[in-house]
Amino acid sequence: MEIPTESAAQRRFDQKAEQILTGATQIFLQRGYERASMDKVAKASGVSKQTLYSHFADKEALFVALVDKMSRRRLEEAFGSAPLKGEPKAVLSQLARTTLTQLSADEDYHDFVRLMIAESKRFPGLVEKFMLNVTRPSLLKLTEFLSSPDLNIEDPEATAHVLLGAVVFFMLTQEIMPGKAVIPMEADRLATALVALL
Amino acid sequence: MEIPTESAAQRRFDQKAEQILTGATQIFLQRGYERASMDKVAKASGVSKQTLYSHFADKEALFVALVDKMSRRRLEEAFGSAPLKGEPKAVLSQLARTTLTQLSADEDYHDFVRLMIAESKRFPGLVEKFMLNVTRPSLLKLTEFLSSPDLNIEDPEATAHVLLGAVVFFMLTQEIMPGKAVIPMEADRLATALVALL
DNA sequence: GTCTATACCCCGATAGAC
DNA sequence: GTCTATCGGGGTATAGAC
Repeated sequence: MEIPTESAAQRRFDQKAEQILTGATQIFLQRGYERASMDKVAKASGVSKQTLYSHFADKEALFVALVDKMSRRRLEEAFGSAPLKGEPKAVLSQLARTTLTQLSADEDYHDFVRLMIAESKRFPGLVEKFMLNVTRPSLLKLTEFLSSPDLNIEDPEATAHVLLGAVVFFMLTQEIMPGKAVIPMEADRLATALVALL
Repeated sequence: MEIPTESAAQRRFDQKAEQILTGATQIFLQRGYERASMDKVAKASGVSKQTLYSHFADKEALFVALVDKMSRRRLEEAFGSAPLKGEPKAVLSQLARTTLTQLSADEDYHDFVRLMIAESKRFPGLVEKFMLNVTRPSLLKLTEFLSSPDLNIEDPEATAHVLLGAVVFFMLTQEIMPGKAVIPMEADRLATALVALL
């Protein structure tokens, strides 16, 4: 139970933190960590730099909070999707198409992944947490599905790496990197080729 | 034909440019573009900052030259490998293992790929050239191989994306990002699972 | 609590001595 | 051509007015 007399002020405080995080997300995703200045974050958030520093100790702390928030958001979206029931190959085909379509459309997520890879050397612990909270659950769910006796796959876990790898490579080369013109590929062709392998 | 009286001076000039590129490579790969300062490049190269600027117009020009050099190097190593002759599945198994081993060991290349992804938004033309000179040839060679009638693959090009995607995802999660502890996978298991799919 | 102003540092790029 | 010294600008973070 919260103390009523504090809750109004607390609510305003949290709300301002959210407001800052929203502005910060825009700046960090667009410009990357180094080129994102605290001045620009303050301006994009509609607060002063001092207010910014009263909510977050420094730039790194702000970045940590931002990654946490983005990871939670992505996790929710990933698990709000298909139930994975029915004839395995048909389900997999649908899952591949849905995933490829969703991932191709989410520009914020492309920027976020680019940021995670870019800063994986400077913030290894943070990126590891991202992989633990986002990548790992996807792999586990996929592994579980590929373990279906109907599919008769010897090493479902390694196969899950292959399938997720194909999807991530697609997103990486077609959207995150400017590869559409150089090595073009269509989501439907990839999905069809994926299912044909199983 | 070159003018003999100039060749000695020219040779010294080119050699110094190489020396600078070597130092610059070390700094850029280690720190990324933004955190790589021209002071540090000069120090790592063993030249003064003025000498640095007499060989390269500015930081961006140095970066362009660096990416060109790294791309050429990677291309040569990729094509100096297996001849891709023999029983298809056996060759593919060997190719997968060799590639995974080589890519896992080359730390400079991990840093380079991280750098290309990180700067893909700021230097799209440069990254596109990298993909054209490195990624595309690998895909083409793999597609050609997967077109073998023995394998009976309906869409070799899309399948090549799947296979290369699996390899890149492995390098990305196990080496470029700190994922070994979170989603561990062994190269041999992945190679086996890959071949089992064909 | 929130704003304006600023301290302090490091960056890329250049000038001038040799 | 090469070095040392420096300029202008922008970065993070903080101090002081209100």
